[in-house]
Amino acid sequence: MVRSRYARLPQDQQRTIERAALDEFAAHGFHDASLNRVLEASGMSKGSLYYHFDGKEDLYVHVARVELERLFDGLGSFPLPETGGPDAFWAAVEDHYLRIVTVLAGTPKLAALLRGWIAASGNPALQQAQEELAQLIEPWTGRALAAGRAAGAVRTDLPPGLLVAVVFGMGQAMDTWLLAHEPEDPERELPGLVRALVGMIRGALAPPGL
Amino acid sequence: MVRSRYARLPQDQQRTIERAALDEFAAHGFHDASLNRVLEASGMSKGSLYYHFDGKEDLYVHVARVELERLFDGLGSFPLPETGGPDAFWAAVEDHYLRIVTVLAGTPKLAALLRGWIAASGNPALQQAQEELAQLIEPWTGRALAAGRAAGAVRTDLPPGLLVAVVFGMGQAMDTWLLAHEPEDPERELPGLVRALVGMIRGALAPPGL
DNA sequence: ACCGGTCTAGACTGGTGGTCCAACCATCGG
DNA sequence: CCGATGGTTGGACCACCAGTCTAGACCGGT
Repeated sequence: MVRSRYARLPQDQQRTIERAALDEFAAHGFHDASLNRVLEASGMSKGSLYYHFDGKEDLYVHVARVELERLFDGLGSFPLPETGGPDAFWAAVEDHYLRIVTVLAGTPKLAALLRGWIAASGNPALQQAQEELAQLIEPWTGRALAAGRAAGAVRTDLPPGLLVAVVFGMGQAMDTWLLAHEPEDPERELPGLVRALVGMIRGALAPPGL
Repeated sequence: MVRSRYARLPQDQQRTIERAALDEFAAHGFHDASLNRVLEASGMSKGSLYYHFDGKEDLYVHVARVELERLFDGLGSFPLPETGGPDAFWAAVEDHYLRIVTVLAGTPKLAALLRGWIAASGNPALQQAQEELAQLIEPWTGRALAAGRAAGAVRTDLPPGLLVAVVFGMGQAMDTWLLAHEPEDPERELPGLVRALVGMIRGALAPPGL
């Protein structure tokens, strides 16, 4: 992580390299992405890249961070009601989920990057990168979980980390499945699907015995 | 797939290469595994390897298949009651899950291989391999799902493929989480954890409105 | 004895991520 | 105005990768 150096680069050069890296990572995933192709596409030299970044992993984390921040800036906030009971809470979750899915459907490159990120979990070489990115959204997940518990919508008998991990696993599976079975008429079918998916998450997170 | 040639190899040579490949794949995952290291460890030459296998992917699938068959042979069958209602069904699932987790805890290399396999899902280069391996356990998942539905324990409003995918996603997340938070006293804590995890799966798969 | 198919060894190819260092150039002290 | 300094760049170079290719060892059948 050589941010201080990188920040000194002219902004247009930053954007050039970020765009090239995003294209490459989105098209080929982390492992099959080629730094040489990124260099060719961006006009940067190898020496410069390794002067500004620690390596492939660092570049990947940087691009993912920038794009994630851009995404969340564009989406605004995700208020979750702590009162009104579980139904109100899950309705809000459904709302946000649908909003995110819709935006991602319109920015396929970011979607591919995120998919690649999630798919790479478990790769020991990327573990540190995973953790760094996870910390980016940790505050949000933490707040969502707390709100859900305050609303009586989320079980309190299991550690939060486990719940977050399971929900991410479900989300990844649903995302992959959605991608493999692209509906013919997304605008009509998507809300129903999202409702079903959130329903499954609700079932998994609901306090037992309810 | 050059099985006929491979089958003609002396069994001890088969075991040698399989053991070396298992070690390598378990230690480094598919992508970071090195065929050269496998060759060095097994004493096989590159020409031989490429005579008997189509390539890295083929070797991986072969090893995974052999190990999976060994695992299921050792575990016997997984009977699931179709009568007795949801409670009986989920109790049986919990039983089987605990049995598998226990066995996997004792065979870390196989566990690592499976983890790598699951983590690699979504990698286009491995898609064919994924499908081949998925077909190996497809009959079992299909039977389990049908039994669950017959017992009234599993929702029928969503396509089976989606349910299987989501359960696999949850399983993977739980497995990863378990690995990262290894309990001090597995024998005592594991049953409770498995109960909670199966409970979450049950919540996700339960027919809505129940 | 020789011939044809089966199998093996390992050099070789084109690619990868990462390292290294000479040279460039902007800034600053004198 | 000049020279020194140190951040920055280009690109040759390295070790290693998966996969290809060919020369020849081996062996059973004729």
